[in-house]
Amino acid sequence: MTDKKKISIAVIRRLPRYYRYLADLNKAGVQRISSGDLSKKMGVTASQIRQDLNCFGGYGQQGYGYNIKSLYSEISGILGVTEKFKTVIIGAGNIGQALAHYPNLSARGYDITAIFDINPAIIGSKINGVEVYHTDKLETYIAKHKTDIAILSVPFDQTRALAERVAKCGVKGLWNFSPMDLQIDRDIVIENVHLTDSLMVLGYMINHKD
Amino acid sequence: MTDKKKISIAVIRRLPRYYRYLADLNKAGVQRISSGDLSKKMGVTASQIRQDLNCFGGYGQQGYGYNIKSLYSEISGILGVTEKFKTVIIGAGNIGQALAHYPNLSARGYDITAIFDINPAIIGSKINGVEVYHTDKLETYIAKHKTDIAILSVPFDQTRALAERVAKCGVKGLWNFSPMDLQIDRDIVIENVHLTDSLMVLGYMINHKD
DNA sequence: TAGATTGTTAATCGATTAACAATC
DNA sequence: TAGATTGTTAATCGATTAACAATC
Repeated sequence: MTDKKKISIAVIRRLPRYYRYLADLNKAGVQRISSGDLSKKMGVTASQIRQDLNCFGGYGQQGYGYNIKSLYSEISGILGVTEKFKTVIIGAGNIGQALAHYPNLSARGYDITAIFDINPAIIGSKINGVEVYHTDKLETYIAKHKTDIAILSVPFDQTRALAERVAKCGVKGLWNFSPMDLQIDRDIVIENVHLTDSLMVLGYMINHKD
Repeated sequence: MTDKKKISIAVIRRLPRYYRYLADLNKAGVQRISSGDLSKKMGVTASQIRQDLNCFGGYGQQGYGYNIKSLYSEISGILGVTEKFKTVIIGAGNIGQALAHYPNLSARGYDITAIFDINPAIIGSKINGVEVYHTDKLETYIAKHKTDIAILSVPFDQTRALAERVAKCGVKGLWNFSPMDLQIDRDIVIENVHLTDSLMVLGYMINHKD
């Protein structure tokens, strides 16, 4: 919670990657690794790894390297993977339903507690064991069940209004899959995901592969 | 195809965002916009917009700004949205199925022509009108039907082997949703997508919101 | 023409890499 | 202890922003 120096977003965005590589190494039974060896595995410089990790603390040991199990648990803590985040999904279309079934969310501590949609055909049913409510019930539900994160996957037109409703309820974070960008807001942390952006970058690179 | 100066990846990754904002403005019937006005909408600097666009050409006009329709079509061309990419999905699990139903892919020129999986329960069936083949048939299929892009959404263990098979077939790009990073390869362009990375960044920001 | 706004060069800022003394 | 490898400072590199002459 208390950050002395501001840690750059570039560093933060690299943390999950360290987290994954350390998880894999740990699962493979490896006990320790040097920044040099990890840098080869990950395709980055050893300098960057040491700089990045030292934003958070001196987790290494000279002449030894990093203990994988303990570094992994440090990074898990920094990323909040050790906590539970109560999460709801708004919009049970294509993407919303896929996320409702995505096992990695609960594995990382993101528990889907409710799903909201306006389609009468699915309201009252369950998706992967989670009840689907009418979107009208959003405020009532969140007032009753403290919610940390809302996953928003609704059409363009509905995005802004729903984002505002969610922010007003005191939800802390918004994971936005809707096709409209949401600008950063003081009340709620927003992470926009645009799958097609990534695909279009791939298309560009295919066409411009030197 | 011919790039005089190397255009940085940071610029490329911003292009789809320009593309989306211009599509919205165009749909709203706006005819022209200055870098200053667009910068306010997008939450970036006008300088950056002008620098970015000038990597590709002088699309603006002094005293006037940018014509939205023509800038939109220029960026569409740069990103390759005007072309067709023959695309297959490998792994019809949760994510693979969602992508098979995702309307934005074909809307951007990415036509899903086949789906591959190893689950006998779905082989021979159709998902969103596209036939599901056994993954064994991958090489045969691609030899017969020239394929530009493979979307990979398979478990960790199968990722590397399938990526290599795909590269060997002459597929040009790999959109990788599998939980294993694929290192950049000379033969094939790779774009790794890690949804949970983005979610973990959101979790971090919630916990460290100054 | 006068005003507006670009294209582009120069200045600044921040992030990455290199280097090495500290230390396990 | 000697060797290895970190933590951290300094140097480099690249990306962003500012400024302004060119020009529509």
